[in-house]
Amino acid sequence: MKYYSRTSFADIGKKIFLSPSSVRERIKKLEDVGVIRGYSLDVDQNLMGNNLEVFIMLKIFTGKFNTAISEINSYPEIQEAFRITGQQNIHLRVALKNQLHLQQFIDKLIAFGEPTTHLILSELRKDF
Amino acid sequence: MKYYSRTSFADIGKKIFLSPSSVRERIKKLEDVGVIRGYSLDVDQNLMGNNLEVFIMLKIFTGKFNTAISEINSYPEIQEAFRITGQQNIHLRVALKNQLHLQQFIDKLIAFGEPTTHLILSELRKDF
DNA sequence: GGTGAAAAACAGCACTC
DNA sequence: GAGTGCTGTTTTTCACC
Repeated sequence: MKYYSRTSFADIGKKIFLSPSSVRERIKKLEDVGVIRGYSLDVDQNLMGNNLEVFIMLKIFTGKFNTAISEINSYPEIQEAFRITGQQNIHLRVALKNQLHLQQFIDKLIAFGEPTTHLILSELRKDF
Repeated sequence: MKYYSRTSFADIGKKIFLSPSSVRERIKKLEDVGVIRGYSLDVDQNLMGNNLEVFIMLKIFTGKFNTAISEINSYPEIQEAFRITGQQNIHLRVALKNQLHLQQFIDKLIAFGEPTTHLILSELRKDF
C-alpha cells in the first residue's frame, strides 16, 4: 500500500535524518509555495463497480469549446481532463460501469466533439 | 488545496455524523478490501522544474514488448504508464524539463516503439 | 457502531546557528 | 533562512461495550 501522503513527519525525518519539526517546516513551505498542490487517494475503480476505464481523446467541433468545458465539468464519470495539442484537443480519463455505460457516455460527447476511445487494459506500475 | 487524504477522521465524522472511531473502522475496511489502494500527493511539475508535460502514446514494435516494459520502469520522467487498446498500445504521462529533454526522451523511446506526442496545455480541473 | 483512555502525531512558537 | 525543542492540543489507536 502506498502511504506517501500519510507518512508521519517523524518517519520521514528518520529517513532523511531531520527532526519532526524540521520535516514539518519543509513540508509547510512546499505547500505554501505550491509545490505540493494537494493530497489525494488512489481508488480501485473495479471495486467501485466501474469495470471499464478508458482514455477518450476529443476533437472538439468548431465553436463548441466552451460548451465542451462546461459539459465535461458536469460528468461524474470523468476522473481527469486535460487540454492537449495534436489531432484531438481534449484528453479524458473516464471510469464507467460497463459497455452500455460507455456507449451512453460517448453518445453525450458526440454532441460537441469527435471522440477516440482507448480502453485501459492495465496499469504498468512503477513500484517506487 | 485538496486535502482529501489528510482530513482527520474527526472532520470526516462531523460531515457524516459518525464518531472518529467509526470513520476509522470504515476506512480501514476500505483499505483492507483494496478499495483504497493508497495515498498520494499532487505535485506541481512546473515548480519542480519540469516545464513540459506530455502524453506519449507508443506503438510497440513486434517482439519488443518486454523490452518496452522494463525500459519504461527505468525512466524517472514517466509519471504513469498504462497498457491500452487502439492504434497504440502504451500510454504514458511524462514530465520533462524542456524541449531538449523531450527530444532526448523520444530518442530513447524510438528504440522499441513509435511514439505519438501530445503536449499537455492545462488541466481542466473539476473542483469537487 | 460507540466510548474512553493511552499513545502518537501535530501545530505553534521561541530559540539557536 | 533553516533546524530544533518545548508545550498544549488534536488525532489515532485499541481494548471493550
